[in-house]
Amino acid sequence: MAAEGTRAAILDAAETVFAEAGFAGASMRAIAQRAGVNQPLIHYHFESKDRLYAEVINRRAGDINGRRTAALDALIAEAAPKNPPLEAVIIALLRPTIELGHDPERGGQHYANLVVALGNGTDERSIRLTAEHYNPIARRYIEAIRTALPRLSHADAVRGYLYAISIALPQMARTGRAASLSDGGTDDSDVETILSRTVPFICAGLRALADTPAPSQKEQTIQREKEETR
Amino acid sequence: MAAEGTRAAILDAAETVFAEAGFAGASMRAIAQRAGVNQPLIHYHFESKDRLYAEVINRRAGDINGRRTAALDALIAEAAPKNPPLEAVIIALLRPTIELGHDPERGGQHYANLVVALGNGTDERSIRLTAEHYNPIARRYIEAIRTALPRLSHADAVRGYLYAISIALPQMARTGRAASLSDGGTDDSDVETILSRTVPFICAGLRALADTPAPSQKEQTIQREKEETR
DNA sequence: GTCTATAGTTCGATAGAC
DNA sequence: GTCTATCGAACTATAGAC
Repeated sequence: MAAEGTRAAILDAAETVFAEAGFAGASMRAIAQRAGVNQPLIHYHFESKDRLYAEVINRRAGDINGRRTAALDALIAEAAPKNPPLEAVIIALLRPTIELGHDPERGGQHYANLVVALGNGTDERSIRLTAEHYNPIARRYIEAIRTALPRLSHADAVRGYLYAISIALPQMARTGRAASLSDGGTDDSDVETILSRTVPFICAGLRALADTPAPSQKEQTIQREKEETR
Repeated sequence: MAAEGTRAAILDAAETVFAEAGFAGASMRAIAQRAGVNQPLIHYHFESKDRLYAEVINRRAGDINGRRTAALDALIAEAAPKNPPLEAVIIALLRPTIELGHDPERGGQHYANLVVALGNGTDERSIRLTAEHYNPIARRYIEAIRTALPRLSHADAVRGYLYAISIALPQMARTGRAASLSDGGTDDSDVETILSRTVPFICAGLRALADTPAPSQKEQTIQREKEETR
């Protein structure tokens, strides 16, 4: 539960209900009931449904990004004066998110669904919150990927970053699809198993991008102009 | 618009509104207004909001899966008596979906958001519709991947399939994130560019999975038992 | 801080005329 | 098949007692 007060209890309940039903499908009544409080109390603490949602995102994003930043900083310090290897960068990127989704103590099991919906949503709220909470750390990791794999173009580093989180996040959102498609043979449910499969996949994919020529002349031109005006 | 009648007009409108607002956030009134009809007419044609949603999914899934099946059949016939190469299998898997998302004539631009939410949703409706419409074709492609790359375990083929669609689908859902993170330098908007980046990434990732030992002894055991009782 | 009561709106769905 | 009118339920948010 990790409820250290009414406010935290409401945030926990809201996270679960938002994850299960989406923003529009979640009702303040359902959140209040799950939190064990009355509905108007949520408005007292968080003002509106919109602000409550933003605060749910903010709490977890702050946690995850703190860990991501610390992991990358530690990696750079550890490898100095050389650069951290690609595998270590990808692990530092993914581990905090995957661990949050699999640690019952921290109660973030439901955040996965939220953040997947957030990252893929085309509504104004999703795009704004994603950019606000995840773009700064994304830029740092895109640079780290490029430092570890200098042959990669900037455009491909952006793609690779997006591919990496596209692979990792849905695995936190437990849909049971892997178990369904493998008739129960595969249902990756521990952090190390997930990392042991996703990290080699992603790193090999990134190296393949670096080895495969850029797709269009137009992008190469844009790419070159960006680099020249740096 | 591709509206060949009221029914199709309602389906088109519903697809857009569901994609923009989610199931719960979409109102029958908003769908009716976009379709240019009155709200009760939707109930006349589709009975309930639930059935309308299912029909929206069914229409596009039928289209995509027909193309995926035809592409795989053609590939197998073309390569016979040998097996189709891995790259060709992945292209056959991804092209129908990506083309649907980028062909204005077919009006499927909004289906991407829907199907991403569907595949990652943990609510009962999402899981049921995903399994119903996409598991059969998924099993065929998982087998095709394994035929093209026999060193791959069945569990890793399932993972690889899920990774592949996890990478490809979000690119149809135009969130503008790639453009945002690359300051406008990258905004993959044509089918060939997307395929030229995702296919090498995915195929290299799959080959890396095949070359990297299975993660846990437990899974290897489960895996072996499954194969023996085949 | 937490509660009861409720205002004001919007929803899915139906009845019934044409 | 398509419309107008409307029911009953559920929603967000606020007022105000304690």
